[in-house]
Amino acid sequence: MSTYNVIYQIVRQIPKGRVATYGQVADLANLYGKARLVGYALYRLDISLSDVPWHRVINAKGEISQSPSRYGGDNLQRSLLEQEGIKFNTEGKMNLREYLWQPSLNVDD
DNA sequence: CGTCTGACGACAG
DNA sequence: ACTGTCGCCAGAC
Repeated sequence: MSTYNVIYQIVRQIPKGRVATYGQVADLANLYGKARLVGYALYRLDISLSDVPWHRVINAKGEISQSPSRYGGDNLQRSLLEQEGIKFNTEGKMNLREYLWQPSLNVDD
């Protein structure tokens, strides 16, 4: 199991309508303090082919992380989240206390 | 094997 | 609130 696959498995567990931060995913993947790896993993991910809900991963500030090389998908992530009922304020941020995923404590799922 | 490139986050000033 | 610094590491070349 590669490091990235571990990350993808965590992301797959994020339920619809909730979000997780990069740092949170890293933590759950047993990669405490390595939030960047999560970003790298999602960057490598082929959005159109995967079943990973990549759009539910946001940064610790509650906003969508932008990337120049992202295939025009800056709006896409926001659209997908809005379709799941998540609202953004005028600064493009969301209320983390309302939407942040609170993972179940059982190791397996 | 060396170098470069990225969706982050914590912290200092 | 904003800017820079540092630690983190897999894959392409």
